Amino acid sequence: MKRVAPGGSCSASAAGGSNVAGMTGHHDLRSTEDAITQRLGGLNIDFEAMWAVSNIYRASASIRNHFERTVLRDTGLTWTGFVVMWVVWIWGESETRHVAAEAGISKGTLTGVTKTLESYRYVRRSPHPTDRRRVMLALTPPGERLMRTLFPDFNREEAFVVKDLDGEQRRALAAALRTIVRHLETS
Amino acid sequence: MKRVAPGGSCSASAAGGSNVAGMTGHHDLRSTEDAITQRLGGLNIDFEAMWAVSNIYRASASIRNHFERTVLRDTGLTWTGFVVMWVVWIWGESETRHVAAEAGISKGTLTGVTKTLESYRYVRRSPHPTDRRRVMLALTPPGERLMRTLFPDFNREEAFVVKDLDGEQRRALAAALRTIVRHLETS
DNA sequence: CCAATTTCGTTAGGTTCCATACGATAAAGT
DNA sequence: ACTTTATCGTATGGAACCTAACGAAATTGG
Repeated sequence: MKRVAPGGSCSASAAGGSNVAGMTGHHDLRSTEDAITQRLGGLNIDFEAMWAVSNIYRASASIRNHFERTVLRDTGLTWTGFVVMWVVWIWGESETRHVAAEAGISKGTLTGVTKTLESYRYVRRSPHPTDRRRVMLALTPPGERLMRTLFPDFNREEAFVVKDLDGEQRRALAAALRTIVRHLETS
Repeated sequence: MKRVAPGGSCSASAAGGSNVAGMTGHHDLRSTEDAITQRLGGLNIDFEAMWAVSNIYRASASIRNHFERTVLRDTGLTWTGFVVMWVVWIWGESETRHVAAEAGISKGTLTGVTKTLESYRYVRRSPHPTDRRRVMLALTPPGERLMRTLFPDFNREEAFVVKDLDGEQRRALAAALRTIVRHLETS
């Protein structure tokens, strides 16, 4: 996403016509999956696995896109910037490698993202009390304030995303995904 | 992902220690979610929605990372490059805007990715038969050959990803995700 | 017809993100 | 002590990725 100075208005240009995730042009999910099934007819393919996995990725892209276009627009935060702040918010002051791992980004990436968030005065770096190689990350009061106001909006959008699923489906979805993550983490 | 010339060996350095998605350091999913629940105790939060949505993103990152480290390593393809080739493989020669939409990237990004894939001789550009503004994308014979050998490996890893889920869970997972994507696509 | 509008893909500019390669610090081995 | 060896976070270079602006081509409407 394009970056904007924190507090910047970013203003209009809302409905610009760009082709991004989720906007599958003239094809819907159904016809797409039909085309794939057709094309792969000859091969010995585990279709159930494919639909499950590919839809995780597709849903993820749609969701990230939705959030960038709703709650994150006009805040001056990118998705990753928000996730990093979220991690520091939840866990409190933390070592950078912990934050990188929780946020799902490399430590190199975190250096850059932190630099940006620091320039916005949302995050601050501190030396580790005993190990002088390490660096601690914490929210500044403005950063804290931002998360307190931003997160409820964020959660409202999360509820919107799963609006068409009932409680049982939501729990099953989360459980299935946890199983996958756990499996991949333990290689 | 770092790029390598097509056919380049990229060789070893396998188990390099970088902190990326899914490697949550010393915390597992359970304790992470517990910490979040604790921290958010006071607020009025839809936790079920949050677990469902956040785990989609987490699983997606883990999966992408897993594929980049297994089948895509040593192929010289990035995740996005593979997805673009996959789309062209499934649909056959296609207009760029269709490919961008199916791949979930902007048309501007596609221009760059196509340039890379073209330099590898995996993809070729052709003029549209009637509309001279448009450009068609197709796989070259080497590109076709690559997909034929690469995709079965890819599907094997997809099966690995959902190994711990039974057939019913896989179908339910895919169905729930389709519901979400459909909901977000129709705004 | 021919101007105005729309719709293409590409380009330009900037941020994010990764892998790799450091330089610095800490820990372990001798 | 004092070399190794491991582990920090950061710097670098390049691909991916977006938005916005653009030029060319197609479409529309007097």
